[in-house]
Amino acid sequence: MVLSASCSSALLRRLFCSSTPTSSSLLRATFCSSSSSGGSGLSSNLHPPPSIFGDDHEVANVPPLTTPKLFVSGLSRLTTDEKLQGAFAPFGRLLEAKVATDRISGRSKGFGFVRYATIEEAEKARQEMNATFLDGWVIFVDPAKRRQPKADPQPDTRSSHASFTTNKTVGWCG
DNA sequence: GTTGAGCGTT
Repeated sequence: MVLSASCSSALLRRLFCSSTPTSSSLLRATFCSSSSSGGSGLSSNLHPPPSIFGDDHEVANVPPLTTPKLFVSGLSRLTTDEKLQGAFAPFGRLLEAKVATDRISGRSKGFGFVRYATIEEAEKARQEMNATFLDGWVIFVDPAKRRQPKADPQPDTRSSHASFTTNKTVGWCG
């Protein structure tokens, strides 16, 4: 058994030099626990890292999913919807699994989306498929963020003061 | 024929 280092270049680069402020941060903290203390000399005040068993700060566990839709990144260019679906299939009932493909080039953009029936399944799949290998590449699963077509235009059921309707729809487009 | 940051279209 010889470990082929064919796909280790990009993988290692992603695992160690990954600047993704999402799931990869956990990996980076796992592997590289040495924070860059590039200050002037040693810091006089010994501030304990907030990664202690967490009393007040939010450093405990990952936040729960607020949407059954997951954003899978790190996909290989050769990975298609079928592959993504087949990878996330045994973790729950996939309502939809599709890889973002560019119309112009007609090929995968390198990321996809998976939607489960419930958030529990999505969360489980996320914990199980996050930072795992798929088609030779490490994929990262995170809750979808943008592009919510038609979810709830007016989900406010506040029957308190309907007179002053100051509905500030904080959109992503600023 | 591919090498990598990010959030898709019916």
